[in-house]
Amino acid sequence: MAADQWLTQLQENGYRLTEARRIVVEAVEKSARALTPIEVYDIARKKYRALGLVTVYRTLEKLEELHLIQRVHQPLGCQAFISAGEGHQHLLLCQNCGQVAFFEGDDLDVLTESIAQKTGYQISEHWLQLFGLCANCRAD
Amino acid sequence: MAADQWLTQLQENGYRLTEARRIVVEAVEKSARALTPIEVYDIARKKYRALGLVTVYRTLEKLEELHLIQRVHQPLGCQAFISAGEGHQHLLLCQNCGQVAFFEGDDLDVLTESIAQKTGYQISEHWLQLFGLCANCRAD
DNA sequence: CACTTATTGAAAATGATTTTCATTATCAAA
DNA sequence: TTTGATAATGAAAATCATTTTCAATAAGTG
Repeated sequence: MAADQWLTQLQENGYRLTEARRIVVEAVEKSARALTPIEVYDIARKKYRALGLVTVYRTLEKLEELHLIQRVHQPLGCQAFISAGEGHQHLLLCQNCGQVAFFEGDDLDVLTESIAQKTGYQISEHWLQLFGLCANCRAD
Repeated sequence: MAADQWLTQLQENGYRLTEARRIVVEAVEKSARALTPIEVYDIARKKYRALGLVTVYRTLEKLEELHLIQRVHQPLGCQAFISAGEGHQHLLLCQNCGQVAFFEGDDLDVLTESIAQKTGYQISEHWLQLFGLCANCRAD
């Protein structure tokens, strides 16, 4: 999904289109790795000097609310965000450069069914995330 | 693994055994759900009034370093800790009461192999976590 | 173009965590 | 045992991320 569509989404949900939002959206949507609010701020401010960090926080909040971005949980912290991708997707993170690959096709039904049996839980959701090295970092 | 063994682990790694550590270890080890530092503090202080919150933070830090506890990532926050369990385990969290069940037997090799092929990544680790309702909460 | 009100950035407030530091307690060695 | 070096403690201060407040500004409707 392209930056324009994120802006349209914002607009269709009653939010105004502002320069600050355009720049923040662009920075996050373009990034191949998860960005923290400060990182978004630093990147975005190169194109829009007057941008405030608070506005970054507020824009990320709205993008998350509209399911356009998601928070990424990592061993070193959980402040970064990346595009939510489309449909039911999971993340594969490069431990060296942070590059994120999306994947679907996780068929965990057999596993969850068996765990449900053993534990007595009714399972309704799962989080799956893979870590490794991307092709580039692997080569080094 | 029992509280005593955690204390032994601390000792064997050069840490002194103190009343504060005993109480914190007991609180965390006994808990069926993940506890935040403040929650540990509140529980532990019932048995040891003089305990400081800073000591809770410092003790949790050491327990994590020794792989006796692990941080639990949840939609609402990632500050809570629970026993690390034994060997390669994953968590199943009750979305109502927070009760945690451990499970192993996740055979993701087929999946990771296929993802590795598609993405070019070399996959070395995975996070898997299930959410649902425990038997008790399910009944309500 | 005018007007309503959502949005903005700065500053202050909050909440979680870490650091500093003087005091106290653990534990190894005498 | 008692002693002594020093690790551990709690309180207060410092730091860091995030949220709230508020007056000024800008978006978009009429």
